[in-house]
Amino acid sequence: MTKKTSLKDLATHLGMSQTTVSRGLSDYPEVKQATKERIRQAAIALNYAPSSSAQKLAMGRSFTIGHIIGISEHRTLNPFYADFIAGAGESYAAHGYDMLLSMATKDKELEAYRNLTNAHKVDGFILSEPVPDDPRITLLQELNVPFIVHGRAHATGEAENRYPWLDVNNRRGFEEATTYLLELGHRDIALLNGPETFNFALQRRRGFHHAMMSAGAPITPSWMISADMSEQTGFAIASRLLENEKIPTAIICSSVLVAIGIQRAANQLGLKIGHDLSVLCWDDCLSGFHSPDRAPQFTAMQSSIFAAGAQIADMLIQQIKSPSPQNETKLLEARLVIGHSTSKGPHS
Amino acid sequence: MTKKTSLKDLATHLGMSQTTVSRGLSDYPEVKQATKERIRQAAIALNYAPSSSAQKLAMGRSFTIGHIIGISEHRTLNPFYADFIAGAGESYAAHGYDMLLSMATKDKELEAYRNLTNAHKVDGFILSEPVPDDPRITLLQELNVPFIVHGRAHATGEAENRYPWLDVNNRRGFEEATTYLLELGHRDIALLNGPETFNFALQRRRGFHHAMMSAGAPITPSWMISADMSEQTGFAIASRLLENEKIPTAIICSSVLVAIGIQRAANQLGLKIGHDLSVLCWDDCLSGFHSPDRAPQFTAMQSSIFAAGAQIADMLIQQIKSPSPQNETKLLEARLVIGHSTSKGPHS
DNA sequence: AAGCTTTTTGAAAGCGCTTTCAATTTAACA
DNA sequence: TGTTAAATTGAAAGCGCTTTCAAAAAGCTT
Repeated sequence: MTKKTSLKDLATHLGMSQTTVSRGLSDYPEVKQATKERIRQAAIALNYAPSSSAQKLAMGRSFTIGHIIGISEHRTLNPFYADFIAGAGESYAAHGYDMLLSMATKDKELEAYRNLTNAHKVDGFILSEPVPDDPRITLLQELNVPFIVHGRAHATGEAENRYPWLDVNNRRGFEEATTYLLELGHRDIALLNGPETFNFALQRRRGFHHAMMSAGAPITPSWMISADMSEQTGFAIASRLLENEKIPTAIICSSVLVAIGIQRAANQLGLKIGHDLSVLCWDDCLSGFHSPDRAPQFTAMQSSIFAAGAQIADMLIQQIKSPSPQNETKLLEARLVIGHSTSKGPHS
Repeated sequence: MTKKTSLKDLATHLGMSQTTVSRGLSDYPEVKQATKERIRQAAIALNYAPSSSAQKLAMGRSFTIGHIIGISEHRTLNPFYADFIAGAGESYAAHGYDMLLSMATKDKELEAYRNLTNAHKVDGFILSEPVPDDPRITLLQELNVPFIVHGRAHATGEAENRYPWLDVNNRRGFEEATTYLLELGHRDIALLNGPETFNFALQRRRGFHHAMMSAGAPITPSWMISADMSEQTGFAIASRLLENEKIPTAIICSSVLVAIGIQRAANQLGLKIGHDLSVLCWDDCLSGFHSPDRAPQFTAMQSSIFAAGAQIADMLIQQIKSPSPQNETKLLEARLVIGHSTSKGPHS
């Protein structure tokens, strides 16, 4: 490797001062167009790239966003998080920011936030999977470092804007989904929800309830199920559900994976999805599962988690660049996309 | 946030020079024990943490390792990679290094390596999933930046040490597995291998073949299957396999997931694993799937991908600290762990 | 062409650390 | 106690950039 070209080298080569070159490269308005051009040419000719540590030091910012993954007994990175990170990463790249990924066991997690902040390694954080009264939020507020939370976990009665967040409107999403099925003429609707220890699942259940109540449709307790969001679970639960005497005419479920499981169970019992049984799922638009070219198999409330990652990254960068005392919050709406898995119900 | 404490602040507070304080904190031998102690005390009292950008600039190193994920049409982060990263992350943390994670679409990938290197953002890279004549390897060698490859993908006949790598001995692993089953008295063994477009799967097949040939056991072509490594696929293929007239007495498969699929298929057909049918799988010891407390269900060749991540990180840091002209390579051996899924075969 | 404003360029002072080299203190020995 | 070697501390020069403040160049106006 030939020795790294420095700004100074470039300046001497061009016969100008470092000042001008620096400004030229950063596209300052006060440098003449022609000079800028010369500078750019020379920069690529000499293969110049500014040293980021020098920039960071001079500007007092690190242009790096921290993501800390609390490793617990559970799996490390779930596919949702991977997609989310990918989305954020894209935004970072577009704005010239980097992503610092740090693993920390749960007991060292807070310390990790503190260290990264103190060492000026990052300009901000994105928090995932908040819990009520999350100690990370308290810490970050104390440290006075910018951050945005993905999702909400307010203690009941707590103000909505005690910290900045981005979330998807889970409640409204399932309300809309349920209403759609009701309008199709379904009344016997089962809910195969995600784990209701998580706030998002709780919200979805509320949406479901509200729509059912408003329509005066009956809620069958044994059809209200909360379980993890895998194909296997979907299969198992649907199998049990569909073997009974009385079965629902429609199921709303927590993910595409679960829907696929339901489909397998239905197939096995000779029921045809979108005909004998309607299935509507939440769809996080995970990159592995999407083929945007053909019409979607499942009718779904779509909300790209990748896009959420990108947006939250934008919010954070915005906040870093021009801090606002307000806690920005953003509520994304899921979009109803009609696929082949739903059809008219018996009450239409 | 109270203003950040700088080295200077700390020095004035202590009434010493920055030099001494700096050395004291870095545990230089030439500073007196007592002074070191005072410095440390003051450091925590004033909540001092060195600015990493300043350190980086002064030392000319970034203490950061780059991982670039080439996003393709496929899913972004698979669980293997997540575990691998987690392992590497742990090593980084232990050595005071950070991990810079960057997403790049396949067409921008090479450029991403170049940028991170030129901007001095990272001291080295870890490459995953190499392909024969990988352009990334060529580039990194040109750029003269340290890197280690996870896995091997030599063109045939190419020298083993054209670049530094760490890999697990897939060939030997499956050879040992096969031999174990043969010694148990099995001869009719099926191979449910991973996708043989990948080198690791190819190696495993070689190991299997070699063991079978050496023992004079027959290789049934229709039992040599290459497929992706999911529960579903395991289930599907095993179902088909076990419905036939003549079925194997043992199956070697590519992952725990596949083994679980096989188990489901066997159950459904009334076969008992570890009794009517022996199953031996490769086990990457993914964090989600392991409960170290109880005896493992499946007999397996174990090789923790998390540990591989940690080791490769160590190798790289070593290489960065004291570059050796040699290309270090490391071959990990998988470990046979006997579980409940295998038993004596008919020829014992 | 002088006097003014507006553009455009530079010199130099940091940013917060490490490290070389010199200075000072302490220990060791005669 | 004086000398010399060893241990310990400091002053100051960078690392490679940004940015303030001042200076030079160029444009206008009369």
